[in-house]
Amino acid sequence: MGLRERKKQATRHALALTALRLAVERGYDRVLVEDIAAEVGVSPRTFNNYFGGKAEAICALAVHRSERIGDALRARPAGEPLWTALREAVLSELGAGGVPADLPDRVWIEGLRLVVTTPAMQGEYLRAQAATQEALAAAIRERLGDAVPDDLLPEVLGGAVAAACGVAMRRWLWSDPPVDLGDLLRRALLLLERS
Amino acid sequence: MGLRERKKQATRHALALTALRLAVERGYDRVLVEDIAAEVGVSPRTFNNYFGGKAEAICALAVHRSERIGDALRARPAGEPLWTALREAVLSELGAGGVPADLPDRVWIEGLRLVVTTPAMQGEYLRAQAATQEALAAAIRERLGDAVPDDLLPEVLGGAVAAACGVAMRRWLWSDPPVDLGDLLRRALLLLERS
DNA sequence: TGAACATTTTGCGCGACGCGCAGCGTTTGT
DNA sequence: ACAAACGCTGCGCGTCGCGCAAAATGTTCA
Repeated sequence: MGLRERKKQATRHALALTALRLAVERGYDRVLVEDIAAEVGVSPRTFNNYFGGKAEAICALAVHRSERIGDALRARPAGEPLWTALREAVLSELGAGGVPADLPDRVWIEGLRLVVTTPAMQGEYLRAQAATQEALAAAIRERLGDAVPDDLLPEVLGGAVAAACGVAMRRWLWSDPPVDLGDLLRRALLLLERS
Repeated sequence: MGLRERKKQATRHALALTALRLAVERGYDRVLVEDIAAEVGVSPRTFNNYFGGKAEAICALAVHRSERIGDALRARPAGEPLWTALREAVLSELGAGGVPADLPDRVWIEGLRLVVTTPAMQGEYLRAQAATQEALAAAIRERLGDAVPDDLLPEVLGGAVAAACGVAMRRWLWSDPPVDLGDLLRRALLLLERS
């Protein structure tokens, strides 16, 4: 990967990061695209080369995290039972909240709350869940290989797991006193397994 | 319900209807809010009194249909097993595609394809699925009453069923040769039941 | 009926947005 | 070192979402 690509990823990441942070600090509609671009040090026009809009930028980290769940599933040993692999894959990515490395926990949690709450971003956030579904479906299909009982199964299962994660996540975000996200995820997935 | 309310519902419905039709005829970004308003005979400003944006208007019919699934579940006999009730509720609303009365089948199907495809509307459409999840969760919670094994169950189950419906729907929309949506829905739900 | 009241529709205007376009500067590969 | 490829930027246009206040329309009650 050349310098060019590294720079691109860096600015993309910086944009997503400050977009989320500013949104948490000021509230969604008190942050302008102009502000985000200024803080990162690029022109407002450049912002739109990376993201189609404010909402997309703010949700980018969440989307990116979602997309990695498929890889996590692929990384599980092949002999492992499917449900075990699913559980461990999900836990490995979301277990502790899945906080990006260079972001304070508080900002991440408040950010997720904001994203889930604000109507203008719910749609974009749900696309992250849809991405999880797709990623899981693809990985499940690979794992099952030719032993698929029904060609709808990978997608249905992926969708169900993604939805369960969403439920656990939402419950966790507003739990008071705070509960362990890992426990919620395990419970939610167990409910699916024993439908 | 007075004349006032009836007129409001009528214009709202008319706006949603022509928004969808125009989007199908011309494509998403070749239809202006101005056009929709003009065709219905209201001012562009009034459009925004009913919908927050183009996408919301176009998806309104789909969202409305989603919201009725909860009621359909509530309408099932109380003694019925949960999975049976869920299946029948879903089939009663979506079985034949769930086409609104005053809309040609072709427009509805093409409209759904458009909505699912166009990035600017996917978010709004996914909110319809989320609405289904909520409606189902509420109805499931009522139905289970005090016999809930886990308080996450209604939401998880609602989410799983909603996701399964989404998968079946998407498969159906692009099936060639066309297959029966009812069959797809039954298969998808059966996969969940026998997780 | 008709007059006071409540609610909706409308025109106006503003700030923000998304993006096409074309020129400039930088990285890349040879 | 040079040319081609690529990203960044400023400019400008059409669209959007909405606050505001006045006009139009439905509602209620004497």
